[in-house]
Amino acid sequence: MKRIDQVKGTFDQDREKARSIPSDATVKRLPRYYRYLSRLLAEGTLRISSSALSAKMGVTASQIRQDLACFGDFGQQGYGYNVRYLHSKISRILGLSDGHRAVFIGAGSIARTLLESPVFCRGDIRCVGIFDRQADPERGVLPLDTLPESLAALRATLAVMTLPPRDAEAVMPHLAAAGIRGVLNYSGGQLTEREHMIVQNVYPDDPCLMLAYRVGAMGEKEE
Amino acid sequence: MKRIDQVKGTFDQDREKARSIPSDATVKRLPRYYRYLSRLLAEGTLRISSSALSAKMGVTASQIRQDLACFGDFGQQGYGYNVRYLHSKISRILGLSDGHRAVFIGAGSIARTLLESPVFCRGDIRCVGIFDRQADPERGVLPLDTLPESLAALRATLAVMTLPPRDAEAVMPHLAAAGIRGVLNYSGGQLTEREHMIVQNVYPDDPCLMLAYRVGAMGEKEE
DNA sequence: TAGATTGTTAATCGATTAACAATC
DNA sequence: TAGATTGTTAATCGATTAACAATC
Repeated sequence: MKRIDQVKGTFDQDREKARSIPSDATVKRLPRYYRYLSRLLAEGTLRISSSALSAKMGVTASQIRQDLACFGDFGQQGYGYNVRYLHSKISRILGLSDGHRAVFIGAGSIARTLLESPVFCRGDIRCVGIFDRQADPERGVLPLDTLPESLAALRATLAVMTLPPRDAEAVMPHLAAAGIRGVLNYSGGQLTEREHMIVQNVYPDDPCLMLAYRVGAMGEKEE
Repeated sequence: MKRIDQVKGTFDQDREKARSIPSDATVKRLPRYYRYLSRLLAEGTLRISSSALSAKMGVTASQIRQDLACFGDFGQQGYGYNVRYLHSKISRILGLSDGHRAVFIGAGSIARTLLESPVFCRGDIRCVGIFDRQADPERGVLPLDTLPESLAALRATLAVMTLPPRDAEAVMPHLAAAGIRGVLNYSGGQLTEREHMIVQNVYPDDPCLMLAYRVGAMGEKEE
């Protein structure tokens, strides 16, 4: 028969430390941490304290520590954070170690731009297929009609949707059927949500509009 | 000599109603309102109540009313909001009636994508010049060297920066000198801030990283 | 007029900051 | 050991929601 302290020991090992679930605000900051950590890594910085990082990023050290603490104890008292270790941890947290495979639906300029962006260039996420109404064998763009039959074999987990709203909506059932777990929606329209599938809407216009607003608001304040 | 009530009358007329200054959270929602209003306008909807809009947008009616009330009394009790009127008001608030002129620094795929996006297609903001290290007369791309001399004549208020960080930083003084008020920064690097000039950083990667995170987080919850 | 819906104030909720004991 | 810096709890701040009088 097991002794009490043995049982307790086993229990403590199995149970993860109770952490506060990351708020949406925290999640939105994760890509930002990832970017800064990547930069520090590239610069060869070996360690960094929350206050040093805070100065670089323009956020409070408190916030950094609290954000990170949602996911684990990545730092060390009196030392700070090991850059390489923290970077790898955040990479995992973001799911970049899950080997995501993305299929591009639409081969226009948005698709091309995203393919040139760090996530895809670095291979954090891999593009495994590009489909478009207008096929283009030279550039590896497959005809959209063949999507239903060829999608399953690609074993994609994500889709990047850059077709116009109507076409986008029509393709969704095929994505769902092929087990796509997340759709990055640049269509500009609303895609009907499905269980087990996350739709992340993107509006590339928004930053531009916000800038126009802020420029106008600045002018008012000064005059 | 003026009578007291005359003085008071003048006073009331001059003074604008005290409104709460829009929070950053409110400002971030403005492009979203603009989008939905544009859609309603296109659909020919003449009026909409905050609760009807709330149902479409998936936010609370309270929030809509409070957001809009920061900028003016655009609605009417018992009626709701006139779609055309509200749309035009939000357009003004966003500064789209200020006739912004944008110069593009860098003519790569990000620039092309943005030029195809609604803000520029609709002419909410006008592109008045494109510069790149690699000139391309056919596509209207001017050599970057000529920027200093030709910028002033373009009377641009905004700049869209898509050069890599180092080049971007080098161009900034010329933008400042030409009186550019806002820079949309896609360079991925930090641009040194200047007075009278707003820098809006954009990281096209971020939504993709957040999607990867959310897909992973969803998986954990279910298993 | 009666019904509907706003603008606004008060109550709730959540996120950020400050502080500090734990500890490397 | 002494100094530094974390993880975490408590205090503050801001944003969202609910409620309602004003009014079209």
